[in-house]
Amino acid sequence: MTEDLSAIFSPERLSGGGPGPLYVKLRRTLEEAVKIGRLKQGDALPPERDIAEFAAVSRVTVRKAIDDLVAEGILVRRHGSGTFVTKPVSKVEQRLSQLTSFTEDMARRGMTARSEWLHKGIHTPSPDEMMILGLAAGTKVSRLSRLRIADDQPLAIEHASVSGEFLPDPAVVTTSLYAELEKRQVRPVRAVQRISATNMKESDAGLLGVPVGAAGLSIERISYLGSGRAVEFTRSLYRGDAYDFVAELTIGAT
Amino acid sequence: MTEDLSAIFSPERLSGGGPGPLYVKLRRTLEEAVKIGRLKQGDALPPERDIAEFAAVSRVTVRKAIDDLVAEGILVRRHGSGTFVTKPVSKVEQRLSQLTSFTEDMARRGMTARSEWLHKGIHTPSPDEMMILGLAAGTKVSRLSRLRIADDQPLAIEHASVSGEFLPDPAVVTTSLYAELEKRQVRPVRAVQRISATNMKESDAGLLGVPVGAAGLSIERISYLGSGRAVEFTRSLYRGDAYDFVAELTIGAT
DNA sequence: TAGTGGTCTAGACCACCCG
DNA sequence: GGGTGGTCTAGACCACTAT
Repeated sequence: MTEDLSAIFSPERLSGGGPGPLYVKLRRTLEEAVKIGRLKQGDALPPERDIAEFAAVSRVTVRKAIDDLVAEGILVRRHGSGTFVTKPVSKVEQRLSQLTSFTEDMARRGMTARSEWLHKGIHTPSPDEMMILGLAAGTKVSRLSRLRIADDQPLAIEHASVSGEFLPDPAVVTTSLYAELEKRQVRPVRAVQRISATNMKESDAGLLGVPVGAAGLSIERISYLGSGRAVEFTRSLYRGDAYDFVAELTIGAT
Repeated sequence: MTEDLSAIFSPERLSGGGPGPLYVKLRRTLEEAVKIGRLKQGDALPPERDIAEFAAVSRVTVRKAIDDLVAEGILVRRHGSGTFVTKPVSKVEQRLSQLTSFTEDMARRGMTARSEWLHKGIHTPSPDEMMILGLAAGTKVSRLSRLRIADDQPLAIEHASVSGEFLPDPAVVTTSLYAELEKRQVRPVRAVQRISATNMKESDAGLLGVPVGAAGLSIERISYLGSGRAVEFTRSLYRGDAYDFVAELTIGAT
Protein backbone atom coordinates (compact mmCIF):
# COMPACT_ATOMS: atom_id res chain seq x y z
CA MET A 1 0.00 0.00 0.00
CA THR A 2 2.74 2.40 0.92
CA GLU A 3 4.24 1.95 -2.52
CA ASP A 4 1.00 2.99 -4.20
CA LEU A 5 0.74 5.99 -1.98
CA SER A 6 4.15 7.38 -2.69
CA ALA A 7 3.78 6.52 -6.37
CA ILE A 8 0.81 8.86 -6.64
CA PHE A 9 1.69 11.56 -4.17
CA SER A 10 5.44 11.89 -4.34
CA PRO A 11 6.66 15.46 -3.91
CA GLU A 12 8.62 15.05 -7.17
CA ARG A 13 5.43 14.42 -9.09
CA LEU A 14 3.81 17.44 -7.50
CA SER A 15 6.63 19.82 -8.28
CA GLY A 16 6.68 18.57 -11.85
CA GLY A 17 2.92 18.87 -12.19
CA GLY A 18 2.70 22.18 -13.94
CA PRO A 19 2.28 25.69 -12.55
CA GLY A 20 0.12 26.98 -9.77
CA PRO A 21 -0.31 26.68 -6.03
CA LEU A 22 0.40 23.43 -4.24
CA TYR A 23 -3.24 22.54 -3.71
CA VAL A 24 -3.92 22.97 -7.42
CA LYS A 25 -1.08 20.61 -8.30
CA LEU A 26 -2.33 18.13 -5.75
CA ARG A 27 -5.87 18.46 -7.07
CA ARG A 28 -4.67 17.81 -10.60
CA THR A 29 -2.68 14.80 -9.41
CA LEU A 30 -5.75 13.33 -7.73
CA GLU A 31 -8.00 14.14 -10.67
CA GLU A 32 -5.56 12.44 -13.02
CA ALA A 33 -5.34 9.38 -10.80
CA VAL A 34 -9.11 9.01 -10.98
CA LYS A 35 -9.28 9.67 -14.72
CA ILE A 36 -6.66 7.09 -15.69
CA GLY A 37 -8.21 4.54 -13.35
CA ARG A 38 -5.37 4.55 -10.87
CA LEU A 39 -8.13 5.22 -8.36
CA LYS A 40 -11.35 3.45 -9.25
CA GLN A 41 -14.99 4.17 -8.48
CA GLY A 42 -15.66 3.46 -4.84
CA ASP A 43 -11.99 3.31 -3.91
CA ALA A 44 -10.97 4.95 -0.68
CA LEU A 45 -8.32 7.64 -0.78
CA PRO A 46 -5.51 7.35 1.73
CA PRO A 47 -6.16 9.28 4.97
CA GLU A 48 -5.60 13.00 4.65
CA ARG A 49 -2.77 12.85 7.16
CA ASP A 50 -0.95 10.23 5.10
CA ILE A 51 -1.35 12.16 1.87
CA ALA A 52 -0.01 15.23 3.61
CA GLU A 53 3.01 13.36 4.84
CA PHE A 54 3.86 11.69 1.54
CA ALA A 55 3.29 14.83 -0.50
CA ALA A 56 5.19 16.87 2.08
CA VAL A 57 2.45 19.46 2.46
CA SER A 58 0.23 20.41 5.35
CA ARG A 59 -3.06 18.71 5.96
CA VAL A 60 -4.91 21.98 5.33
CA THR A 61 -3.50 22.01 1.81
CA VAL A 62 -4.60 18.43 1.24
CA ARG A 63 -8.10 19.31 2.42
CA LYS A 64 -8.28 22.30 0.10
CA ALA A 65 -7.44 20.09 -2.88
CA ILE A 66 -10.01 17.49 -1.83
CA ASP A 67 -12.59 20.23 -1.15
CA ASP A 68 -12.48 21.26 -4.79
CA LEU A 69 -12.87 17.71 -6.06
CA VAL A 70 -15.79 17.16 -3.72
CA ALA A 71 -17.38 20.35 -5.09
CA GLU A 72 -16.88 18.95 -8.60
CA GLY A 73 -18.57 15.74 -7.58
CA ILE A 74 -15.51 13.56 -8.18
CA LEU A 75 -14.96 12.59 -4.55
CA VAL A 76 -17.24 12.13 -1.56
CA ARG A 77 -16.31 12.44 2.08
CA ARG A 78 -17.76 10.22 4.77
CA HIS A 79 -17.17 11.58 8.22
CA GLY A 80 -15.32 9.11 10.39
CA SER A 81 -14.94 6.68 7.55
CA GLY A 82 -12.85 8.10 4.72
CA THR A 83 -12.85 9.84 1.35
CA PHE A 84 -13.95 7.89 -1.70
CA VAL A 85 -14.14 8.15 -5.46
CA THR A 86 -17.74 8.92 -6.42
CA LYS A 87 -19.85 6.19 -7.92
CA PRO A 88 -21.97 7.91 -10.55
CA VAL A 89 -25.66 7.47 -9.85
CA SER A 90 -27.76 6.30 -12.75
CA LYS A 91 -29.63 9.29 -14.03
CA VAL A 92 -33.36 9.49 -14.27
CA GLU A 93 -34.53 10.80 -17.61
CA GLN A 94 -37.49 13.09 -17.82
CA ARG A 95 -39.21 13.80 -21.10
CA LEU A 96 -39.60 17.55 -21.27
CA SER A 97 -42.27 17.76 -23.92
CA GLN A 98 -44.86 15.86 -21.93
CA LEU A 99 -46.72 17.00 -18.89
CA THR A 100 -46.78 14.14 -16.44
CA SER A 101 -46.72 13.76 -12.72
CA PHE A 102 -43.68 12.54 -10.86
CA THR A 103 -45.57 9.63 -9.36
CA GLU A 104 -46.92 8.46 -12.70
CA ASP A 105 -43.60 8.98 -14.37
CA MET A 106 -41.60 6.90 -11.92
CA ALA A 107 -44.17 4.12 -11.92
CA ARG A 108 -43.93 3.95 -15.70
CA ARG A 109 -40.22 3.24 -15.51
CA GLY A 110 -40.55 0.69 -12.76
CA MET A 111 -39.01 2.70 -9.96
CA THR A 112 -40.48 2.92 -6.51
CA ALA A 113 -41.33 6.55 -5.94
CA ARG A 114 -42.41 8.09 -2.71
CA SER A 115 -42.61 11.52 -1.19
CA GLU A 116 -42.09 12.99 2.20
CA TRP A 117 -44.32 15.92 2.89
CA LEU A 118 -42.47 18.95 4.15
CA HIS A 119 -45.51 21.17 4.37
CA LYS A 120 -49.20 21.39 3.50
CA GLY A 121 -51.24 24.47 4.26
CA ILE A 122 -53.52 27.27 3.19
CA HIS A 123 -52.03 30.73 3.02
CA THR A 124 -52.60 34.26 1.94
CA PRO A 125 -50.97 34.42 -1.47
CA SER A 126 -47.65 36.14 -2.02
CA PRO A 127 -47.53 38.87 -4.67
CA ASP A 128 -45.85 36.36 -7.01
CA GLU A 129 -48.61 33.83 -6.52
CA MET A 130 -51.32 36.43 -7.07
CA MET A 131 -49.72 37.54 -10.32
CA ILE A 132 -48.98 34.12 -11.69
CA LEU A 133 -52.15 32.33 -10.66
CA GLY A 134 -54.35 35.34 -11.34
CA LEU A 135 -55.86 35.39 -7.85
CA ALA A 136 -58.39 37.98 -6.77
CA ALA A 137 -57.90 39.88 -3.54
CA GLY A 138 -59.05 37.91 -0.53
CA THR A 139 -58.63 34.48 -2.10
CA LYS A 140 -56.36 31.85 -0.61
CA VAL A 141 -53.70 29.58 -1.98
CA SER A 142 -52.80 25.99 -1.09
CA ARG A 143 -49.12 25.30 -0.71
CA LEU A 144 -47.64 21.81 -0.83
CA SER A 145 -43.96 21.11 -0.35
CA ARG A 146 -42.41 17.71 -0.54
CA LEU A 147 -39.25 15.77 -0.97
CA ARG A 148 -39.36 13.47 -3.98
CA ILE A 149 -37.66 10.13 -3.44
CA ALA A 150 -36.98 7.49 -6.09
CA ASP A 151 -35.65 4.09 -5.11
CA ASP A 152 -34.90 5.44 -1.62
CA GLN A 153 -32.76 8.24 -2.98
CA PRO A 154 -33.82 11.87 -2.52
CA LEU A 155 -34.17 13.36 -5.98
CA ALA A 156 -35.93 16.68 -5.77
CA ILE A 157 -37.60 19.29 -3.60
CA GLU A 158 -40.90 20.59 -4.88
CA HIS A 159 -42.92 23.59 -3.77
CA ALA A 160 -46.36 23.76 -5.37
CA SER A 161 -48.91 26.55 -5.12
CA VAL A 162 -52.48 25.96 -6.25
CA SER A 163 -55.33 28.44 -6.21
CA GLY A 164 -57.65 27.75 -3.29
CA GLU A 165 -60.50 27.78 -5.77
CA PHE A 166 -59.18 24.58 -7.35
CA LEU A 167 -57.84 22.93 -4.20
CA PRO A 168 -59.42 24.31 -1.03
CA ASP A 169 -57.87 21.72 1.25
CA PRO A 170 -54.33 20.52 0.51
CA ALA A 171 -54.64 17.81 3.11
CA VAL A 172 -56.61 15.67 0.65
CA VAL A 173 -53.53 15.26 -1.54
CA THR A 174 -51.71 12.12 -0.49
CA THR A 175 -49.67 10.93 -3.46
CA SER A 176 -50.24 12.63 -6.79
CA LEU A 177 -51.28 16.27 -6.98
CA TYR A 178 -52.23 15.80 -10.60
CA ALA A 179 -54.45 12.83 -9.77
CA GLU A 180 -56.29 14.97 -7.22
CA LEU A 181 -56.68 17.82 -9.71
CA GLU A 182 -57.99 15.36 -12.27
CA LYS A 183 -60.56 14.14 -9.78
CA ARG A 184 -61.73 17.72 -9.51
CA GLN A 185 -61.67 18.08 -13.29
CA VAL A 186 -59.06 20.80 -13.23
CA ARG A 187 -56.12 18.85 -14.49
CA PRO A 188 -53.81 21.13 -16.48
CA VAL A 189 -53.18 20.35 -20.14
CA ARG A 190 -50.34 22.74 -20.85
CA ALA A 191 -47.41 24.17 -18.94
CA VAL A 192 -44.47 26.48 -19.35
CA GLN A 193 -41.21 25.57 -17.67
CA ARG A 194 -38.19 27.66 -16.97
CA ILE A 195 -35.00 25.67 -16.40
CA SER A 196 -31.72 26.88 -15.00
CA ALA A 197 -28.77 25.61 -13.03
CA THR A 198 -27.92 26.76 -9.55
CA ASN A 199 -25.60 25.96 -6.68
CA MET A 200 -27.52 24.55 -3.76
CA LYS A 201 -27.85 26.34 -0.48
CA GLU A 202 -27.38 24.66 2.85
CA SER A 203 -31.01 23.84 3.55
CA ASP A 204 -31.76 22.30 0.15
CA ALA A 205 -28.46 20.45 -0.02
CA GLY A 206 -29.17 18.95 3.37
CA LEU A 207 -32.56 17.60 2.30
CA LEU A 208 -31.16 16.10 -0.89
CA GLY A 209 -28.08 14.64 0.76
CA VAL A 210 -25.51 16.48 -1.33
CA PRO A 211 -22.76 18.90 -0.31
CA VAL A 212 -23.48 22.63 -0.10
CA GLY A 213 -22.85 24.18 -3.51
CA ALA A 214 -23.68 21.03 -5.50
CA ALA A 215 -25.25 21.76 -8.87
CA GLY A 216 -29.01 21.56 -9.06
CA LEU A 217 -31.56 21.93 -11.83
CA SER A 218 -34.02 24.63 -10.87
CA ILE A 219 -37.36 24.36 -12.59
CA GLU A 220 -40.28 26.73 -12.37
CA ARG A 221 -43.46 25.49 -13.92
CA ILE A 222 -46.78 27.19 -14.50
CA SER A 223 -49.60 24.86 -15.56
CA TYR A 224 -52.73 25.92 -17.42
CA LEU A 225 -56.21 24.59 -18.01
CA GLY A 226 -57.58 24.29 -21.51
CA SER A 227 -59.28 27.63 -20.87
CA GLY A 228 -55.93 29.31 -20.39
CA ARG A 229 -56.45 29.77 -16.66
CA ALA A 230 -53.33 29.09 -14.54
CA VAL A 231 -53.83 26.23 -12.07
CA GLU A 232 -50.53 25.48 -10.49
CA PHE A 233 -47.19 27.17 -9.91
CA THR A 234 -44.37 24.85 -8.92
CA ARG A 235 -40.75 25.51 -8.08
CA SER A 236 -38.59 22.39 -8.05
CA LEU A 237 -34.96 21.72 -7.37
CA TYR A 238 -33.53 18.50 -8.79
CA ARG A 239 -30.22 16.91 -7.96
CA GLY A 240 -27.98 17.71 -10.90
CA ASP A 241 -26.16 14.41 -10.60
CA ALA A 242 -29.32 12.35 -10.73
CA TYR A 243 -31.60 13.96 -13.25
CA ASP A 244 -31.55 14.49 -16.98
CA PHE A 245 -34.16 16.34 -18.97
CA VAL A 246 -34.69 15.31 -22.52
CA ALA A 247 -36.35 17.65 -24.98
CA GLU A 248 -37.17 17.37 -28.61
CA LEU A 249 -36.90 20.42 -30.80
CA THR A 250 -38.17 21.24 -34.26
CA ILE A 251 -37.05 23.96 -36.56
CA GLY A 252 -38.50 27.22 -35.37
CA ALA A 253 -40.62 29.61 -37.32
CA THR A 254 -38.89 32.91 -36.63
CA MET B 1 -18.04 52.27 9.67
CA THR B 2 -16.74 50.59 12.76
CA GLU B 3 -20.23 50.72 14.24
CA ASP B 4 -21.68 48.89 11.25
CA LEU B 5 -19.00 46.27 11.44
CA SER B 6 -19.47 45.39 15.03
CA ALA B 7 -23.24 45.56 14.59
CA ILE B 8 -23.08 42.75 12.04
CA PHE B 9 -20.19 40.68 13.26
CA SER B 10 -20.31 40.93 17.02
CA PRO B 11 -19.34 37.72 18.79
CA GLU B 12 -22.60 37.94 20.73
CA ARG B 13 -24.59 37.75 17.54
CA LEU B 14 -22.55 34.77 16.40
CA SER B 15 -22.95 32.81 19.59
CA GLY B 16 -26.69 33.47 19.52
CA GLY B 17 -26.98 32.48 15.89
CA GLY B 18 -28.14 28.92 16.25
CA PRO B 19 -26.19 25.70 16.38
CA GLY B 20 -23.23 24.52 14.38
CA PRO B 21 -19.59 25.35 13.78
CA LEU B 22 -18.32 28.91 13.91
CA TYR B 23 -17.95 29.25 10.16
CA VAL B 24 -21.57 28.13 9.67
CA LYS B 25 -22.78 30.76 12.13
CA LEU B 26 -20.69 33.37 10.43
CA ARG B 27 -21.96 32.26 7.03
CA ARG B 28 -25.55 32.53 8.21
CA THR B 29 -24.85 35.97 9.64
CA LEU B 30 -23.44 37.16 6.34
CA GLU B 31 -26.22 35.53 4.33
CA GLU B 32 -28.81 37.20 6.52
CA ALA B 33 -27.11 40.58 6.19
CA VAL B 34 -27.35 40.29 2.42
CA LYS B 35 -30.93 39.03 2.45
CA ILE B 36 -32.30 41.81 4.63
CA GLY B 37 -30.41 44.42 2.65
CA ARG B 38 -27.97 45.26 5.40
CA LEU B 39 -25.38 44.57 2.70
CA LYS B 40 -26.57 45.62 -0.74
CA GLN B 41 -25.68 44.44 -4.23
CA GLY B 42 -22.21 45.60 -5.13
CA ASP B 43 -21.31 46.50 -1.56
CA ALA B 44 -17.85 45.59 -0.38
CA LEU B 45 -17.49 43.40 2.68
CA PRO B 46 -15.07 44.55 5.34
CA PRO B 47 -11.57 43.08 4.92
CA GLU B 48 -11.27 39.49 6.08
CA ARG B 49 -8.82 40.51 8.78
CA ASP B 50 -11.28 43.02 10.20
CA ILE B 51 -14.14 40.56 10.21
CA ALA B 52 -11.92 38.05 11.97
CA GLU B 53 -11.01 40.58 14.63
CA PHE B 54 -14.54 41.82 15.28
CA ALA B 55 -16.04 38.34 15.28
CA ALA B 56 -13.17 37.07 17.42
CA VAL B 57 -12.37 34.16 15.13
CA SER B 58 -9.37 33.33 13.01
CA ARG B 59 -9.05 34.55 9.45
CA VAL B 60 -9.15 30.96 8.18
CA THR B 61 -12.61 30.61 9.68
CA VAL B 62 -13.77 33.82 8.04
CA ARG B 63 -12.45 32.59 4.69
CA LYS B 64 -14.26 29.29 5.06
CA ALA B 65 -17.56 31.09 5.62
CA ILE B 66 -16.95 33.35 2.63
CA ASP B 67 -15.84 30.36 0.51
CA ASP B 68 -19.26 28.81 0.90
CA LEU B 69 -21.10 31.99 -0.02
CA VAL B 70 -18.89 32.42 -3.08
CA ALA B 71 -19.73 28.85 -4.08
CA GLU B 72 -23.42 29.71 -3.70
CA GLY B 73 -22.94 32.73 -5.92
CA ILE B 74 -23.87 35.26 -3.24
CA LEU B 75 -20.44 36.87 -2.96
CA VAL B 76 -17.56 37.43 -5.38
CA ARG B 77 -13.93 37.88 -4.49
CA ARG B 78 -11.63 40.23 -6.36
CA HIS B 79 -7.99 39.56 -5.64
CA GLY B 80 -6.24 42.60 -4.25
CA SER B 81 -9.45 44.57 -4.20
CA GLY B 82 -12.00 43.08 -1.85
CA THR B 83 -15.06 40.85 -1.49
CA PHE B 84 -18.38 42.08 -2.82
CA VAL B 85 -22.05 41.17 -2.86
CA THR B 86 -22.89 39.70 -6.26
CA LYS B 87 -24.86 41.75 -8.72
CA PRO B 88 -27.16 39.29 -10.45
CA VAL B 89 -26.60 39.17 -14.19
CA SER B 90 -29.67 39.46 -16.35
CA LYS B 91 -30.47 36.05 -17.66
CA VAL B 92 -30.72 35.16 -21.29
CA GLU B 93 -33.82 33.16 -22.10
CA GLN B 94 -33.66 30.40 -24.64
CA ARG B 95 -36.78 28.88 -26.11
CA LEU B 96 -36.33 25.13 -25.90
CA SER B 97 -38.94 24.07 -28.40
CA GLN B 98 -37.28 25.77 -31.34
CA LEU B 99 -34.11 24.82 -33.08
CA THR B 100 -32.16 27.97 -33.72
CA SER B 101 -28.53 28.93 -33.83
CA PHE B 102 -26.88 30.94 -31.10
CA THR B 103 -25.87 33.69 -33.50
CA GLU B 104 -29.37 34.07 -34.93
CA ASP B 105 -30.90 33.87 -31.51
CA MET B 106 -28.83 36.63 -29.96
CA ALA B 107 -29.28 38.89 -32.98
CA ARG B 108 -33.03 38.50 -32.65
CA ARG B 109 -32.95 39.84 -29.12
CA GLY B 110 -30.68 42.72 -29.94
CA MET B 111 -27.56 41.47 -28.20
CA THR B 112 -24.13 41.55 -29.74
CA ALA B 113 -22.99 37.97 -29.97
CA ARG B 114 -19.58 36.79 -30.90
CA SER B 115 -17.52 33.66 -30.58
CA GLU B 116 -13.93 32.84 -29.93
CA TRP B 117 -12.79 29.71 -31.66
CA LEU B 118 -11.05 27.30 -29.37
CA HIS B 119 -10.50 24.63 -31.99
CA LYS B 120 -11.37 23.64 -35.55
CA GLY B 121 -10.11 20.42 -37.07
CA ILE B 122 -10.72 17.13 -38.81
CA HIS B 123 -10.33 13.99 -36.75
CA THR B 124 -10.83 10.29 -36.67
CA PRO B 125 -14.17 9.88 -34.91
CA SER B 126 -14.42 8.71 -31.34
CA PRO B 127 -16.60 5.67 -30.64
CA ASP B 128 -19.30 8.03 -29.35
CA GLU B 129 -19.23 10.08 -32.51
CA MET B 130 -19.37 6.97 -34.72
CA MET B 131 -22.39 5.67 -32.85
CA ILE B 132 -24.30 8.91 -32.66
CA LEU B 133 -23.58 10.27 -36.13
CA GLY B 134 -23.78 6.85 -37.75
CA LEU B 135 -20.35 7.07 -39.34
CA ALA B 136 -18.88 4.29 -41.45
CA ALA B 137 -15.38 3.03 -40.76
CA GLY B 138 -12.73 5.22 -42.33
CA THR B 139 -14.82 8.39 -42.43
CA LYS B 140 -13.76 11.58 -40.69
CA VAL B 141 -15.45 14.03 -38.41
CA SER B 142 -15.16 17.83 -38.17
CA ARG B 143 -14.86 19.19 -34.67
CA LEU B 144 -15.53 22.82 -33.80
CA SER B 145 -15.14 24.23 -30.30
CA ARG B 146 -15.88 27.78 -29.36
CA LEU B 147 -16.59 30.14 -26.54
CA ARG B 148 -19.94 31.88 -26.94
CA ILE B 149 -19.93 35.49 -25.85
CA ALA B 150 -22.97 37.76 -25.53
CA ASP B 151 -22.52 41.44 -24.82
CA ASP B 152 -18.86 40.83 -23.99
CA GLN B 153 -19.75 38.25 -21.34
CA PRO B 154 -18.71 34.62 -21.80
CA LEU B 155 -21.89 32.57 -21.77
CA ALA B 156 -21.15 29.07 -22.97
CA ILE B 157 -18.61 26.59 -24.24
CA GLU B 158 -19.68 24.55 -27.22
CA HIS B 159 -18.11 21.46 -28.75
CA ALA B 160 -19.70 20.45 -32.05
CA SER B 161 -19.01 17.33 -34.10
CA VAL B 162 -20.25 17.09 -37.69
CA SER B 163 -19.83 14.20 -40.06
CA GLY B 164 -17.06 14.92 -42.58
CA GLU B 165 -19.52 14.02 -45.27
CA PHE B 166 -21.59 17.10 -44.48
CA LEU B 167 -18.75 19.43 -43.55
CA PRO B 168 -15.41 18.31 -45.00
CA ASP B 169 -13.56 21.46 -43.96
CA PRO B 170 -14.47 23.10 -40.66
CA ALA B 171 -12.34 26.13 -41.52
CA VAL B 172 -15.12 27.46 -43.73
CA VAL B 173 -17.34 28.06 -40.69
CA THR B 174 -16.79 31.59 -39.49
CA THR B 175 -19.89 32.65 -37.58
CA SER B 176 -22.91 30.37 -37.72
CA LEU B 177 -22.52 26.63 -38.12
CA TYR B 178 -26.18 26.34 -39.02
CA ALA B 179 -25.85 28.97 -41.75
CA GLU B 180 -23.01 26.96 -43.26
CA LEU B 181 -25.01 23.74 -43.07
CA GLU B 182 -27.94 25.50 -44.70
CA LYS B 183 -25.69 26.63 -47.54
CA ARG B 184 -24.86 22.97 -48.08
CA GLN B 185 -28.52 22.06 -47.83
CA VAL B 186 -28.00 19.86 -44.80
CA ARG B 187 -29.53 22.08 -42.18
CA PRO B 188 -31.13 19.95 -39.45
CA VAL B 189 -34.85 20.25 -38.85
CA ARG B 190 -35.14 18.31 -35.63
CA ALA B 191 -33.01 17.72 -32.57
CA VAL B 192 -33.02 15.91 -29.26
CA GLN B 193 -31.48 17.64 -26.25
CA ARG B 194 -30.42 16.23 -22.96
CA ILE B 195 -30.17 18.79 -20.18
CA SER B 196 -28.54 18.39 -16.80
CA ALA B 197 -26.79 20.45 -14.16
CA THR B 198 -23.15 20.04 -13.24
CA ASN B 199 -20.45 21.69 -11.19
CA MET B 200 -17.80 23.20 -13.42
CA LYS B 201 -14.28 21.94 -13.56
CA GLU B 202 -11.26 24.20 -13.48
CA SER B 203 -10.74 24.47 -17.24
CA ASP B 204 -14.35 25.29 -18.09
CA ALA B 205 -14.81 27.63 -15.15
CA GLY B 206 -11.70 29.51 -16.23
CA LEU B 207 -13.01 30.05 -19.75
CA LEU B 208 -16.39 31.25 -18.51
CA GLY B 209 -14.99 33.46 -15.77
CA VAL B 210 -16.73 31.80 -12.86
CA PRO B 211 -15.32 30.05 -9.78
CA VAL B 212 -14.51 26.35 -9.86
CA GLY B 213 -17.61 24.40 -8.89
CA ALA B 214 -20.10 27.01 -10.14
CA ALA B 215 -23.31 25.48 -11.47
CA GLY B 216 -23.57 25.01 -15.22
CA LEU B 217 -26.25 23.76 -17.56
CA SER B 218 -24.86 20.88 -19.56
CA ILE B 219 -26.66 20.29 -22.83
CA GLU B 220 -26.07 17.52 -25.33
CA ARG B 221 -27.83 17.92 -28.62
CA ILE B 222 -28.16 15.61 -31.58
CA SER B 223 -29.58 17.21 -34.72
CA TYR B 224 -31.27 15.34 -37.54
CA LEU B 225 -32.10 15.94 -41.18
CA GLY B 226 -35.62 15.42 -42.43
CA SER B 227 -34.45 12.01 -43.59
CA GLY B 228 -33.67 11.04 -40.02
CA ARG B 229 -29.92 11.07 -40.58
CA ALA B 230 -27.93 12.62 -37.70
CA VAL B 231 -25.96 15.69 -38.77
CA GLU B 232 -24.48 17.23 -35.69
CA PHE B 233 -23.63 16.27 -32.13
CA THR B 234 -23.00 19.16 -29.78
CA ARG B 235 -22.02 19.29 -26.12
CA SER B 236 -22.48 22.70 -24.54
CA LEU B 237 -21.91 24.10 -21.09
CA TYR B 238 -23.82 27.25 -20.18
CA ARG B 239 -23.24 29.49 -17.20
CA GLY B 240 -26.00 28.62 -14.78
CA ASP B 241 -26.24 32.19 -13.54
CA ALA B 242 -26.73 33.64 -16.99
CA TYR B 243 -28.97 31.28 -18.87
CA ASP B 244 -32.57 30.15 -18.61
CA PHE B 245 -34.24 27.59 -20.79
CA VAL B 246 -37.91 27.92 -21.37
CA ALA B 247 -39.96 24.96 -22.50
CA GLU B 248 -43.60 24.50 -23.25
CA LEU B 249 -45.25 21.21 -22.41
CA THR B 250 -48.52 19.63 -23.40
CA ILE B 251 -50.31 16.76 -21.79
CA GLY B 252 -48.57 13.57 -22.73
CA ALA B 253 -50.09 10.59 -24.45
CA THR B 254 -48.77 7.77 -22.34
C1' DT C 1 3.24 51.94 -1.17
C1' DA C 2 -0.61 50.38 1.39
C1' DG C 3 -4.31 47.36 1.52
C1' DT C 4 -6.59 43.38 0.00
C1' DG C 5 -7.28 38.54 -0.99
C1' DG C 6 -4.45 33.89 -1.81
C1' DT C 7 -1.61 30.32 -0.03
C1' DC C 8 0.57 27.63 3.47
C1' DT C 9 2.19 25.81 7.90
C1' DA C 10 2.20 22.91 12.46
C1' DG C 11 -0.41 21.65 15.76
C1' DA C 12 -4.60 21.01 18.54
C1' DC C 13 -8.97 19.18 19.70
C1' DC C 14 -13.75 17.50 18.42
C1' DA C 15 -17.21 14.27 16.17
C1' DC C 16 -18.25 10.27 13.93
C1' DC C 17 -17.80 5.30 12.34
C1' DC C 18 -16.55 0.72 12.96
C1' DG C 19 -14.58 -3.67 14.56
C1' DG D 1 -10.41 2.48 21.20
C1' DG D 2 -8.32 3.53 17.09
C1' DG D 3 -8.78 5.71 12.86
C1' DT D 4 -11.03 8.94 10.05
C1' DG D 5 -12.76 13.44 8.62
C1' DG D 6 -14.30 18.30 10.71
C1' DT D 7 -13.12 22.51 12.90
C1' DC D 8 -10.08 26.02 14.54
C1' DT D 9 -5.98 28.77 15.75
C1' DA D 10 -1.95 32.28 15.14
C1' DG D 11 1.10 33.63 12.27
C1' DA D 12 3.75 34.03 7.99
C1' DC D 13 4.57 35.28 3.32
C1' DC D 14 3.00 35.96 -1.63
C1' DA D 15 0.26 38.24 -5.47
C1' DC D 16 -2.66 41.46 -7.05
C1' DT D 17 -5.02 46.28 -7.23
C1' DA D 18 -5.46 50.73 -6.43
C1' DT D 19 -3.57 55.31 -5.72
